Amino acid sequence: MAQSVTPRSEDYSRWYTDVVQMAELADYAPVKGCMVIRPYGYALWEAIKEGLDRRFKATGHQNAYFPLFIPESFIKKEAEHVEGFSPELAVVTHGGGKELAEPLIVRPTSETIINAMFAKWIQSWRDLPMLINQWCNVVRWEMRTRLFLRTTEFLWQEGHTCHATAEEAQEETLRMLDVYADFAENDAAIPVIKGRKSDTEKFAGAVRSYAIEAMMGDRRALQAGTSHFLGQNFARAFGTQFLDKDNELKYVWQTSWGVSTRMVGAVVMVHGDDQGLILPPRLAPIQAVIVPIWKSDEDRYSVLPVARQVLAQLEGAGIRARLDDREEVSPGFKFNDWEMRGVPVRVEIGPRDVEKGQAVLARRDMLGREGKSFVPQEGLESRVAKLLATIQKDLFARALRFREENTYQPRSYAELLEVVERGFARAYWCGSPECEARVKEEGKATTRCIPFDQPDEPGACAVCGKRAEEVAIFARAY
RNA sequence: CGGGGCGUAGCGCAGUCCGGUAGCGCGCAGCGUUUGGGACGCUGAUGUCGGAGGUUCGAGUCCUCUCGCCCCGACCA
Repeated sequence: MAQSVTPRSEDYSRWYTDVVQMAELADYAPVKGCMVIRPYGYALWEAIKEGLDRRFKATGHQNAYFPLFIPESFIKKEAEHVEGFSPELAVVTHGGGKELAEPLIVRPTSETIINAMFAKWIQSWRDLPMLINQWCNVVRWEMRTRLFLRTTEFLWQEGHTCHATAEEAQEETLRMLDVYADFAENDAAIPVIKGRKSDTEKFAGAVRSYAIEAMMGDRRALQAGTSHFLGQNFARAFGTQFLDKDNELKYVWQTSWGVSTRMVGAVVMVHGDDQGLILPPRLAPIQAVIVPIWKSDEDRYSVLPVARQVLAQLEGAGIRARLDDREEVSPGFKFNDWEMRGVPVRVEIGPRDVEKGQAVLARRDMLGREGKSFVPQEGLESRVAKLLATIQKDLFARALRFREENTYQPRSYAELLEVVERGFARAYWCGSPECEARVKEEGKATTRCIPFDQPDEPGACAVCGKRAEEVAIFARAY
């Protein structure tokens, strides 16, 4: 940890890779495109998991687990689905030393195998809605990979639900998008734009896809979660039918929705700075770190007990705290070390503080003098708790301001192309794939979503000038 | 798959043109001094020089083949 990371202004993607590795979130695995999530990174993922899982349970979902292997024939049952995924499938052809009668696909997502089970379990309208989620790993053979953002194997959750009517399924699709947005904004402090995906950007096999889109520190877009209205596409392919109240056999209406370890990458890129990670307090594995400072042994004996006492105070208040009592590194080193790891609050306690019965609080999101305050040891835990809440709020506000400052409303095509190089473009779009393709070709930007939040008036498509009912977010994306 | 680059200590690199006993920085280990913003000194450990074959008295260096990785262009959470 002797060096610092590549500055963001110099090379953003190197900054990202540096931070991920130096903060010990993840490391490259021996297998190309794969990563090892290290304990600190996994703790962050666990916090994300807990935040989401709590919300899934609160909205009536249950966790289950479906197998890693999917018969090849299953994938092929839904035409659009196969086409979308076949280039990136990992296929198992041998097992137990013999060639398999039917190759097995390592799941890229589980719609097919889950539907095979749903078809068995669902008989009656009384079995609906079926609200299932699973936490698992999936594999997609990606060409260009990046830690957390795009890896060959990644962790995620995939929700799969069945409903009696299209309306209910549609409601569920939007409910889960709201759950994602709520998590992103309140726990991860990441402002997101909720919207519908264009046809070219939607999930292979879905009728409609929705997403939450966030702006990263380099002004590029990242899809942080998606929710799909699947209609009856998979139900028809797998014969997932139920006998309705009117005694008619009907296909179920379905949804699926997912958030992956990519969310970790989003947290890094939305909040981080040149010192390293900045973690939102709600997700931070360590919310406050105590750094004791001493010069002599004598100091040490007076400082350490106080530091331990403060640790107990913080833990007693439910704050995830840690005392860094390492003796082999200097306080300055520790400051930088914990800043790299993004710990929101640092508590410094030295001989002078012990004398005065105080401690120094330092905010990770405000470096230097500006972010420091001198507070009494008494009642420290409530001050830290309050400070954590403030930091949580401030991180969100800062990210929101950044996104707004870098969002443009271009009126001409030339302006759209220009603006897309430095941020999000909110532009009228006629909805034609041709216009979308042209922006992708000439501006390297795609439609991220058609936001729910729309202007009152129709306008002219920023690309072709024809009448456009809606605006879309155009941006360069991860 | 097309274009560019790189494989030498845990990491980052020099050495390769011009063959002659494998080096630097960081990290690591031991000891001592240090500690309010990345401490310092001394001592020490660590290498199939990506792999195979060849040329040569002698190859990290020259030749042939091979493997792997990274970066840039067509897909995706």
